[in-house]
Amino acid sequence: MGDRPSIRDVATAAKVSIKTVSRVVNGLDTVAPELRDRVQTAIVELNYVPNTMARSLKTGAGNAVGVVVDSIDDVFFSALVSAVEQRAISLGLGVVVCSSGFDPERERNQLLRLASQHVRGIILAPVGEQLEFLEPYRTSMPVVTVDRSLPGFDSVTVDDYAAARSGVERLVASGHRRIGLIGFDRRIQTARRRRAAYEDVLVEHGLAVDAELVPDVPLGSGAARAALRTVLALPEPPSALFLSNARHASAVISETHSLGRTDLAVVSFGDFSLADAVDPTISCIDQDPYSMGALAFDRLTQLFQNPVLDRVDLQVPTGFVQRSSHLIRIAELAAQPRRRAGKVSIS
Amino acid sequence: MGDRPSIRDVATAAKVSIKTVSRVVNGLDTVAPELRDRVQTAIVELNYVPNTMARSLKTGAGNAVGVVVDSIDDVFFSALVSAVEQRAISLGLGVVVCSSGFDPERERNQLLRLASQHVRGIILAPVGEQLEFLEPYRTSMPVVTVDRSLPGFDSVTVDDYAAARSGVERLVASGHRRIGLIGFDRRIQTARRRRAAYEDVLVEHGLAVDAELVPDVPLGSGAARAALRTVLALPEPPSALFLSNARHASAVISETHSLGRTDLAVVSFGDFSLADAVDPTISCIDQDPYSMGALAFDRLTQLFQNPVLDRVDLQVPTGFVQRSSHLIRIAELAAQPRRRAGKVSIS
DNA sequence: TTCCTCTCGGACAACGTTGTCTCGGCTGGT
DNA sequence: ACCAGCCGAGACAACGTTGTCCGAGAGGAA
Repeated sequence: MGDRPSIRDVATAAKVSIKTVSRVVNGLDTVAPELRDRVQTAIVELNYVPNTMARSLKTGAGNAVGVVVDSIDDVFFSALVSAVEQRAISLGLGVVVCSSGFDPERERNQLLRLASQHVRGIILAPVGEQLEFLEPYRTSMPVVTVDRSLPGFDSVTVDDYAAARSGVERLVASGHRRIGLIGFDRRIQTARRRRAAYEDVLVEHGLAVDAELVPDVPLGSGAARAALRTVLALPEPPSALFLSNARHASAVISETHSLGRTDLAVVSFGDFSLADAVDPTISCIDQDPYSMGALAFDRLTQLFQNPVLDRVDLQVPTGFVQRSSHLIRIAELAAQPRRRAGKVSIS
Repeated sequence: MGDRPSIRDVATAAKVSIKTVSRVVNGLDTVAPELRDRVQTAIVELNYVPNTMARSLKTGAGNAVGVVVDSIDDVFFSALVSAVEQRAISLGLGVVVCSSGFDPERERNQLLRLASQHVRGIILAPVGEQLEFLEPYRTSMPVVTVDRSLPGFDSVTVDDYAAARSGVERLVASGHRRIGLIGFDRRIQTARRRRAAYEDVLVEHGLAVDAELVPDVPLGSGAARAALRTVLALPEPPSALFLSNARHASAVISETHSLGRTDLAVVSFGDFSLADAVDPTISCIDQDPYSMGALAFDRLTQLFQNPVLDRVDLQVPTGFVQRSSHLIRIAELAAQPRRRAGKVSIS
């Protein structure tokens, strides 16, 4: 009753053999037209759908790919997952999404669960560093990392260092000497790279590197707003902000508005909606999550066909969305009472 | 080599019988402690993970739930999916996400694919109206709809009509007589309900209902910006906007800013990030996607245990986020040259 | 000693599907 | 009319797991 019809039921209904039904649904062999018709009418009549698990069990290959990201509820990753799903559906593959929640232990469990599901491959935004346990599965379940890379795995990333440099350099070019970095999380590789770029730019321009301007902001927590407030409450607060992660950008911008501090120069790593509508409009480094997801999936399909391909690091180019926030000059701070603003405004 | 170890390999490695391994991994039977230890060390040594497909094939029950939504890349649905995944992981269930792309045909394919995957149940934001083909699977694969309801299925929704009424009424209370509705798509049930609420409020207040103020905005298209422009270009343009879908809200607000039309009163159905940072801040009807996802999943688990429960419609309460945009009065339009603004400002 | 209980292993079968193999029957060419 | 060749159908095993059933021991109690 509640049980689904099996290939056997279809066979008896169509008065053919089980094998013939199999041939029809797979469309591989030549089957006599009249038998094919009988089978197909029986299929629609019984509402038969082939049991993927049995098929996968027999053939050894699953019919889904896994995606493990920090959080599904994240503009960057939801766009990436969406791109993966678009691609996957055209190959008839399902997409199993899992969130790691920045927890290496949870990430490990999710990956093992995907392995037990026999997914064809995995797209992973890695959190943990110890993923050797995936080795035994590498050939039957290739892994491509996104956003972050991991030794020994194919990856799709952006050039964090170069992009972050260009963002910070624009702030320096607008005359800022104290630049806050909001969004640093030592656990995250990209956060470390972006911080390194930030510091390198500062020292290259003879500016002081002050750890107080780089508060810890654990990803996935709501700490960005508080981090902004503590940075602004410093004896020597920054006149500019580099938002190193788009996930915090909305919260930080919202907080600057509620504090009335729209005089801060800002560059965000990652575009976000309404960045062009707030005042001032926020200049952003643009990384395209759709391209990254699509590229990662394509690489995965290549690995399906040949699991022993050499490891490849694919980099997606970034852009810079010119808006107004990075052009705010330090001179405009003169109106601010809390801070002497006699610094020279460099052109 | 690349092949995964099977329960058989574990048994030989631990020098026990297959059955004992099965007993250990399922933790059901009493096994002698030393044997259990042998088995567990063999498991970690071989990196064994039980083959879920074989297990599901044998037991008949899958180990994943399916989620079918309009689009994954959507703040509302990505939050909902996230809530579902949070809940699912605690039960050891995977989440297979699929997007319907507003296409009934594609929705049907996705649902059939989920059926062939033997998912335990499905959470669905329905697009099509013809889902009778799911009937044969109802007992083995329960379905709960979210956001929209469908005859014969359990659902988790909000009271669209009442919430939309309260939003439009606030605009009327601020003195507006011509109110645009951006976000109508006749294919979507909620869009129709919200439009009905809008029209009812207008007639109850003796205001004209003008279809020109309700442009068609197909969901999933980028038509919202153009719709706003055409509405504003009418001979008698609106002085207020009711955004009936949060998916368009960001685009519409962005467009009002680029047009310099921040004088429009606005209420949005659905909150969105930076609604509190743009000027004016945008008042929103708040529907909580996390609650909806969690509730839908909980209902699904009830149906797992008892598939023949009576159908239930669960409604999640909505709130109203008081910001400033709904308080903009028509009198303030006096400065606008394109429109005589001599109308009385009703308190 | 005998009997009962308890733990573990071995032997099947089965879930639904597909690959392999074989055989029957048909077609076409001679 | 006969045979070669071929095409399609059916029988069977197997994928990895679990459930059932039974038997072999071991240990304790009567």
